[in-house]
Amino acid sequence: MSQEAIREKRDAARAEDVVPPLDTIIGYKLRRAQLAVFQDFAESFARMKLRPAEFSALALIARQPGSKQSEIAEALGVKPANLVALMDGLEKRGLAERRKTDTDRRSYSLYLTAKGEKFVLSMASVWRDHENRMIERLGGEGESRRFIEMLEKVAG
Amino acid sequence: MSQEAIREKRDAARAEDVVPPLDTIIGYKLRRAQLAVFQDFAESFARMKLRPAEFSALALIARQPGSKQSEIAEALGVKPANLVALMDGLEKRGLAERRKTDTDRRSYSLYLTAKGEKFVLSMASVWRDHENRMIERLGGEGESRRFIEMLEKVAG
DNA sequence: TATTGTTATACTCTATAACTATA
DNA sequence: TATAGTTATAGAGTATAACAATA
Repeated sequence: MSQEAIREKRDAARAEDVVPPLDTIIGYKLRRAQLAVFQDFAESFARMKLRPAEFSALALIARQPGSKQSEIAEALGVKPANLVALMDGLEKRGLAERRKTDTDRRSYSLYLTAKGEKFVLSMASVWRDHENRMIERLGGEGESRRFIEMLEKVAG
Repeated sequence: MSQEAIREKRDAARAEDVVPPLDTIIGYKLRRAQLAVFQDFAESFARMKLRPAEFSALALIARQPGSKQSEIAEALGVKPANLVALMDGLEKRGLAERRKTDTDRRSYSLYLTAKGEKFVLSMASVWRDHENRMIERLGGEGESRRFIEMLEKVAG
């Protein structure tokens, strides 16, 4: 074997060498972390029969009553079409309601019902426990804030 | 209105006050960040027609040839049943193959084909560019490592 | 009996396109 | 003509249950 051939073989990239271990990959770790946090969320809210998107929609309406469906969809990062069933469910449970506006009769303004207001209060309490567990995992409020900053950076 | 009633009203928790803004919530930011990273990943690998789970499976087989399907499923965090179609696809494309073992003829050992080896080399190069973009967003290697540590903590 | 991989199936999440009623 | 919401539908991703071959 020539010197050339030896060098070629020595320098040939091997698949097993150029491929990283999965747990050094940002996207992989990010997904696993997200699944773990959502798992805790799901367990926390199983009794209340509340899913992440429903939680977020209620939280948005609570903070900004009168928001339009398209605004909620935008904030949630889903298509308006996918908010229809979600809002149908919240209305059927008597937690939120659509109201026609006088200014633009194509759109709805969204509000919590009285029942929805109460629901959101207990929802917020359950959420606090969940969030505190996640903050504890991270090592406290300070670390948690730094973590959120990093998530914002990586979200681009 | 009695002093009592006034105090009650003053102290009554209002939904809009106890509910946090979405962008202070760890789970919400985590999901948005994960979607953004996967978006970049999807764009990077659109030409190669490679999805995250396929990337991960190929990477695992490249690093540990002879792995069993159940082991890959475990490492990927999916059910064995859902790995069948994925492996079918990789085999049909000629990138990986199932081989029966003598020791346990129920299971398959998984290997890259020669074509798969080459594919993984170019896949690794595309991945490097993607990963470097994410590291740059985070502010460098050091920050990236700290970020991964935090993701591990929050994954529990 | 228990395990590996498979098939069939269902449920959730999300996306697109076509529709309606308003603007 | 454009927009807000709706309907219908399709594609991923993931889960469970029943089955065949093998241990």
